[in-house]
Amino acid sequence: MASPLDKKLRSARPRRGAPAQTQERLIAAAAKLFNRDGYHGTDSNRIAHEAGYSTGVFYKHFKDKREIFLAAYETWVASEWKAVEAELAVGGTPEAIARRLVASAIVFHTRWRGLRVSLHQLVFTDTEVRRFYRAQRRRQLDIMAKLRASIGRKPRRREDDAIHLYMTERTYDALAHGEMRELGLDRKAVIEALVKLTVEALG
Amino acid sequence: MASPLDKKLRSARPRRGAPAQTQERLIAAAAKLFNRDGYHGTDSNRIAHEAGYSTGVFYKHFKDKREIFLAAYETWVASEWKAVEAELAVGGTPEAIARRLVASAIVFHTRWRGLRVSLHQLVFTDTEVRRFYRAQRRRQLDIMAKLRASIGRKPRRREDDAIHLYMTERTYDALAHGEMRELGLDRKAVIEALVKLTVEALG
Amino acid sequence: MASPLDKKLRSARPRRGAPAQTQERLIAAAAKLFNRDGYHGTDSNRIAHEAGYSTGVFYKHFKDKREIFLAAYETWVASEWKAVEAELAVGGTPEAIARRLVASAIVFHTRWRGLRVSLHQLVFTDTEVRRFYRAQRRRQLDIMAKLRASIGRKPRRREDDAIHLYMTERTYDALAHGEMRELGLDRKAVIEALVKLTVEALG
Amino acid sequence: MASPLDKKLRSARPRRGAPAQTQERLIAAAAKLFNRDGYHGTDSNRIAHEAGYSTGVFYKHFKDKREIFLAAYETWVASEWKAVEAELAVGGTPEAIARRLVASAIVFHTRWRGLRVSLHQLVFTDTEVRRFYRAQRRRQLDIMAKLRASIGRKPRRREDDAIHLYMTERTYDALAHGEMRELGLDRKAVIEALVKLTVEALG
DNA sequence: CATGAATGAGCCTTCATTCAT
DNA sequence: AATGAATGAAGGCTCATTCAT
Repeated sequence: MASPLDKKLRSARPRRGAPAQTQERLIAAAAKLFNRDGYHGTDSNRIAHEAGYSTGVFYKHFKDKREIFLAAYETWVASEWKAVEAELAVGGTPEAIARRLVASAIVFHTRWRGLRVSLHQLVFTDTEVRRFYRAQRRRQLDIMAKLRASIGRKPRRREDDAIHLYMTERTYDALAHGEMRELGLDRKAVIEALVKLTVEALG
Repeated sequence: MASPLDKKLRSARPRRGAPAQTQERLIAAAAKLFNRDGYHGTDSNRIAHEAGYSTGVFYKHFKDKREIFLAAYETWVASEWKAVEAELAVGGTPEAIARRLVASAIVFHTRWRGLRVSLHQLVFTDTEVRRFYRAQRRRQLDIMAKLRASIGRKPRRREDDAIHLYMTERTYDALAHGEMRELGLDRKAVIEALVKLTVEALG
Repeated sequence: MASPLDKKLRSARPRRGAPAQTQERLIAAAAKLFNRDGYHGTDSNRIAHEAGYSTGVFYKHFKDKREIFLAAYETWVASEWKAVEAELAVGGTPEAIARRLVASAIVFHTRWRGLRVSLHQLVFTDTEVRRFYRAQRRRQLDIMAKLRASIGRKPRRREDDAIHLYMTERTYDALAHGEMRELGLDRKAVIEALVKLTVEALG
Repeated sequence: MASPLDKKLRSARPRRGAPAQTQERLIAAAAKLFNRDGYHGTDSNRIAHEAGYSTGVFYKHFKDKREIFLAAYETWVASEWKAVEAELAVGGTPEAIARRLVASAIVFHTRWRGLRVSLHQLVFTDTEVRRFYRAQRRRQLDIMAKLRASIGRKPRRREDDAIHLYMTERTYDALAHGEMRELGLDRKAVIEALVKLTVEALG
């Protein structure tokens, strides 16, 4: 599965490229490392080198480590919502849609499980990240309402959407981190529960 | 709300105490600091000083930061399960029990929200912590099955208990971190959803 | 080969013994540990425990780590000279005496090679140890002159005795540290050279 | 006497220099401090500052203290052998050569007496240093054989060269540490003994 | 725009030494 | 005389960040 976040990672690295491209590469490298080693397990020098640059570029493009983390987070969220919209666009029975949405969500949570963990740590620790995160959440709820409208469902309380997100999120994470396997439990049963919740959420 | 983890925190600091008491104080201080500042925002010297000791004691009692983190985590988990058992012992209608369990869970998740965040970070980063965490989860599922049996309910699939835990956990965390307030949503609705899920889980 | 320095090490350890005995045990433990792990690789708490006591006794009997080092050194030097006198007392041809002296010296240098290394480090670093060491050296030269007189040899320059000590010392150390083996050289040849030097020194 | 080890020590401290130069300065500073205060009396921060840098540089160039010690040792050994070769190149009667070699050795042993002491401590304590040291010794014996051949002497047993090194080494150290003076002995006599041994070693 | 050497605060950890019991 | 908990200075090492080139 190719991800917009790292597809350019191993491409050629012309020095003196467009700033936007440099920035993009740095974000991709940061996302990869944060996701693999955690926020505190990654250092800014390594990010630059992973992106094919030297130490210094980093601070030419980002104020600090937090800023690139937020950028990586943003990229990831954007790609996730694009995927959701794509799945909805395909159409089908509510169950078929739900099944595809669940499958897609599992992929995303698995791919970015490390980044998600760091995110939650920072949301707690860092005011700025928290603000950013809350804004994303608000946007997420907005999009959910809009999407439901766009596929002709009746509206429901914002609280219910929030509850849906909370109830499914930890479950996706558990799947992403292989908890079912480690606990000797059946993934299928959990996935079915997620599908059921998603069908309900679609209205 | 008094917690076994910090009740002794502000007591006198005898120059010479029983090792067990010193250890207990260190764990309480560590729990407090990890919970407030996060694992990476806390250092061993500070833990010792918060507990009323000087730098050196720390390493007389714990191999490293991880070890005291696990100790703090263990204490917290134990106190949480004691609370659950206490609520169940009170009895009442399933809904009454569920309501009390939810209330209690909210208290715990709120009190230890910082520790929980650090825990998830470490579960991802640190093999040893992961092992410990998985073991706790297994134990949690065992206890759930046993508790349900003890109050005369019919057994259900371990997967269903796991799903229940996943679905509620993130929701409790959201409440604990004040997400509802920050998103302008109604806590009540969420709590009702949790009660409903808990009644179902009780069988 | 039993050594006066550690013969009591594993004996019973009655608490509340005579101070002299406690001190002796501490010195024996210190000698053992310094010899094995070096001065900087040994800590005072460990010395006490190795001797069968608790942390605190150490500073009841010795002002500091250096003091116990000097005590251990002194014990060792004394035992060495006793051995030299014993070998001389046996008598025989100059060569026979020399051969026994060399054999004995090799044993001592091997047994206390670690202590010797630490000694030289401290002689350089620590004024007090240097003073002590120089005094021992002076005494050593005195004894050599006296011994030669006692077995009826003609006197020689103090310088010549010093030269003898310097020339042989490093060679004994090399044997003690297994340098010959590690360099693939023949120990025998070196030992013969030492015997020859010693015969000359005996006059 | 100028030494390759510290000739740049007090030069300007450019904020930005070639890594090789920085490394060289660090090694020179380390050599100076190890030599003056001993291995355990020197710390990495101080080395960096002595070299005109801040704390962090140290670990950009060396894995740990041992690594820079070995580097300092290596530099010193190299400079010593260069001096030996230079003295041999001058030529003259065996005695003249020997006299110059002895003089040169005294200078080196005096200059690096502290480093030598630390070396012997570490050879005992640290496997890695021991390996390095033994390799140097082997190389030393090789060079001796080669040098003797180059000046047209007949070969002799490797053991004899080793014995020569052992017998003279401690004597040079004694001179370097001022033992003769402290013991009230005549340096001249000792130096003559060294010259005599060296003439023999030259064959 | 990019480089990468340099900075220095700060965390982790050890250990000689003290002192209340 | 002995105990062992506690002290705290200090050293090893990392890493976010800066800046001269």
